[in-house]
Amino acid sequence: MAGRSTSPDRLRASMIERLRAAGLRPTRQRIALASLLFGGADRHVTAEQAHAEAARAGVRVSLATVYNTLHQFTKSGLLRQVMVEPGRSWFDTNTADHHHFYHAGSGDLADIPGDSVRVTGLPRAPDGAEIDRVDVIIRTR
Amino acid sequence: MAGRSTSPDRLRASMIERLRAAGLRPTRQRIALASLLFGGADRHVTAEQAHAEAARAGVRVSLATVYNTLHQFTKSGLLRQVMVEPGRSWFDTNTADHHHFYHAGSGDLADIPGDSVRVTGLPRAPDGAEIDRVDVIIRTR
DNA sequence: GTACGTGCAAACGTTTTGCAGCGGG
DNA sequence: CCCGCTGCAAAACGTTTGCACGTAC
Repeated sequence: MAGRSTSPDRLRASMIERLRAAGLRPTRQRIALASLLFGGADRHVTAEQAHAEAARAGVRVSLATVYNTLHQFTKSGLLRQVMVEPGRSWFDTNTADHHHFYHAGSGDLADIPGDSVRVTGLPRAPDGAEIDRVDVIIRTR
Repeated sequence: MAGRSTSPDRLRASMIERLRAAGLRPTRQRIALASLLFGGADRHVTAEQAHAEAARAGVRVSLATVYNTLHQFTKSGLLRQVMVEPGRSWFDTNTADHHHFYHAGSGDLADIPGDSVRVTGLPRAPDGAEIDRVDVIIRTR
């Protein structure tokens, strides 16, 4: 799936460009993680998953670096962090305005297809704070 | 604030009753935590906060027991767990259908007043799962 | 009496940090 | 060539667990 539409070289080059555009040095580890995350369709990963996947792909990255990188990507707007369970963070490559399903039994996280969900009647934020973003989590069982 | 409208004895008695109704033995620790949580207006607490508050009130409870108790209260429907930040859970005494403001800077969690917020266009849950609840978090900065 | 609850300490898994040194410019 | 930034090991964080003792009923 990931990167099937382009050659490995083209993928790599586009990842380097994307990292540069985000103000991040294109290091070996970042390029590897970016390729893994942004090479194909949108996806949700935990740090642990990304780490395992990188290892499986033959890339040597420490777990701490995975965390650092995921947070840097988040700060740069390449990823979005989603909190649904205590003690574990998900990172979502879809940074557009959208919402999530969370299935408690399996621990699966899924995007809500389309932009059908609408949130209306939002009150003004308290004491001069401004609204950063609105998260909607639909929990299923 | 908490329990000002009733005498300490009446508060204690009503908490014992409430615990019994939830199928929980009214132990010293549970009564203390229930009084603290349900004695006044609705509130949000972390385990650490509840532990500190109990200690301040002169009640000896271990942190592990606070965790156990908060989870028991949650399972019994007396509390609701809210996930907004990685690595820390909030417990909300308001178990009615409502939503939250989260101020990233201060780490404060607040109820959205009234039932103004409306979520429409919810899709059907995937593969036969049924919707358990919908959480809306408005993140401010 | 006894089944259930509690408290402690140690373990758990996730996340953050201090600092040596690499590699992008 | 060199300084900022990176990456890792190690530690810290919130939370959970196993088990001896206490307590409600």
